[in-house]
Amino acid sequence: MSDLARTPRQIGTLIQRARKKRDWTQKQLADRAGLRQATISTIESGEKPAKLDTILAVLSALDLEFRIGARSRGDASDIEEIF
Amino acid sequence: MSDLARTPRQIGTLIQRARKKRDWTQKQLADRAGLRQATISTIESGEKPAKLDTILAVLSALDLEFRIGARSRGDASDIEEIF
DNA sequence: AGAAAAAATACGCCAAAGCGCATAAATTGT
DNA sequence: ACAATTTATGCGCTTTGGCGTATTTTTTCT
Repeated sequence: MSDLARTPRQIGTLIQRARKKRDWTQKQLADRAGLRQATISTIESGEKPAKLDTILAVLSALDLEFRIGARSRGDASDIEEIF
Repeated sequence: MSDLARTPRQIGTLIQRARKKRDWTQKQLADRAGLRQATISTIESGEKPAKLDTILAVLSALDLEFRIGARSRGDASDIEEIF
């Protein structure tokens, strides 16, 4: 399963959920990702649009990754050849 | 199906593939995404790490989207509960 | 080969992301 | 309620992504 992330806010929420699932503080995640606690805070809020590199660092620290697929309404994954 | 995108370079390549599949020029994609042709160029090369917003705009223009999931070696999608 | 279209680069400029450092506000736990 | 931990903000500074404008360089098509 993978959750879609179309907006910075959605991405922030998913990151926060994953972090809490691991019982990590923002500081712990920040250290692992080479960022500041404050940066994690803004990312999770999704208000200040982050840099791609920063998000990738966070995802990596959480053992997560981006996937790119066709837009699907709802949560389906009925996709064919796009690339 | 969805392709994983762990690095700016991978993301750039996927975007380029999707664009070519539609027979769009960088200029056409740029216009649809509200960006410059030059910006698309750098994104596809993956050299200059882009901003998250910019990537999201491009994906949207291509009717693509990000999905976040557990890291999987290879191309499998055998994922469970992470969030 | 030559022309035309597309893609890669260049340069100065501006906006803003993330930093260090620090503090206020909110949560959690006893 | 109180202390301790965690999270949200603040401020000045540095770095850099994307813009406008424009020019190469590369690819595509007669």
